Amino acid sequence: MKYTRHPEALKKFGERLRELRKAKGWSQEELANRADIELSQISRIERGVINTSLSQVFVIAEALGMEPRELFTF
Amino acid sequence: MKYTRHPEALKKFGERLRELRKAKGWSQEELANRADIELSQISRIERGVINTSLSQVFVIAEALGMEPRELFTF
DNA sequence: CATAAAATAGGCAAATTTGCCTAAATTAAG
DNA sequence: CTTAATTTAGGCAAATTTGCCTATTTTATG
Repeated sequence: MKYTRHPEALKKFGERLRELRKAKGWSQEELANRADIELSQISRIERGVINTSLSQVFVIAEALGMEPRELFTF
Repeated sequence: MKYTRHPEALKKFGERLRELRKAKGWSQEELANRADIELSQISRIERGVINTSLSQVFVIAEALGMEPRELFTF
């Protein structure tokens, strides 16, 4: 079986990210700039339509000033 | 800039995974079967040579019987 | 309502991942 | 030491991701 996908988990992860970003009062663009990731990619991640990579998770956590682990608390 | 990579973080993540897998006394093959992921892919992840996807992290955590968050505790 | 800001959508090309396979190398065990 | 078990390595094709771009939709604001 190719390309494992976990839609529900990706959705939850995206919602968690959105929550944390908004808690900072940031727009997707602001987060995108800080993490040096494309705005459209942030949107895709938050909507859970993409199976993001670990590295992007790391740089996003860094941009948010928190531990990666906190993005998985849901 | 294309394809963000965080080699150090990927390395740490891989080491953490190996640690947790061995704590269970499992071979890579055993984990691979349980998570329904290729053996060679488990090897790549543990060595930190690949920028794995979120979904694989989720299914691996599931196979290990733990929360994804625990894989990021290092 | 009107305007601006923010988020979503979709297409495209290049880069990367992933499963599948075989072979080699390392480690564990008898 | 020998053999088996485990892990690493590498190539390949197909699938997916990602950045880049433009347009559209939704949400916020005056």
